[in-house]
Amino acid sequence: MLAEPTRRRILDRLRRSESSVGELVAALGMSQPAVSKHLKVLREAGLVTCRTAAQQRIYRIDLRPLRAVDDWLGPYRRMWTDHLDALERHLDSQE
Amino acid sequence: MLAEPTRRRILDRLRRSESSVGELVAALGMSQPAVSKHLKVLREAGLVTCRTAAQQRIYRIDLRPLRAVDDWLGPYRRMWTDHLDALERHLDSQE
DNA sequence: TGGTCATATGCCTGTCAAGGAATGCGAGGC
DNA sequence: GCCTCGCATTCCTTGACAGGCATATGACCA
Repeated sequence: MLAEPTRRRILDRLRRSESSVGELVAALGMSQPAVSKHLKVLREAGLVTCRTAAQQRIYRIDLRPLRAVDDWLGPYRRMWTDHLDALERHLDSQE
Repeated sequence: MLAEPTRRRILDRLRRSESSVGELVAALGMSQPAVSKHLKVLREAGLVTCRTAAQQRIYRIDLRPLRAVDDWLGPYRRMWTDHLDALERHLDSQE
């Protein structure tokens, strides 16, 4: 999901402000179908929501699924805040 | 990278303790070549280091690359800690 | 209702990655 | 020196996915 650079770019842009599909197409310099497909993936992953405004679809980011990523990262973050310095010293010493 | 469930399982296991390839094979119930290939990917990504102990290769996690993930997540985390409640209220209201 | 605009979907192709089977390779034990 | 063990690498097949083009859908306007 976040492995796709294009999708991260979409999220980074939607993080600043919601956008229509056309705006994203212009910003990404990609074909419109490609953008729509990425948006579909993001939609099904729950990372974005969309509302219909006239003929446009306005996409907006939904942060909640990212908390799962943050939760997964939690134990690791604890490790490096606790022991990173010691680990670095260890790794440097064995190079 | 982290999109692969198998690799996340490997990391989750190495987070608790370093392991040899054989231990990982047994823990994951996968073929040995498959595990070695995933370890190669993780090695080239800098997420694990390995040392040679007798005939075994002992793999150990390296947390430093995960800080990049954490950094990428930073702006989003700020958003939800600041505004998640408001966003949830907004989304609920428009369902 | 016919036409147009904004978006979604289907079809096609190229690319890439995962997994298994077989094999190569270095370290130890006899 | 040979054989075995632990792991890495190669080859192969299969499946997933990105991107483009063409086309469908759906909302609005004349």
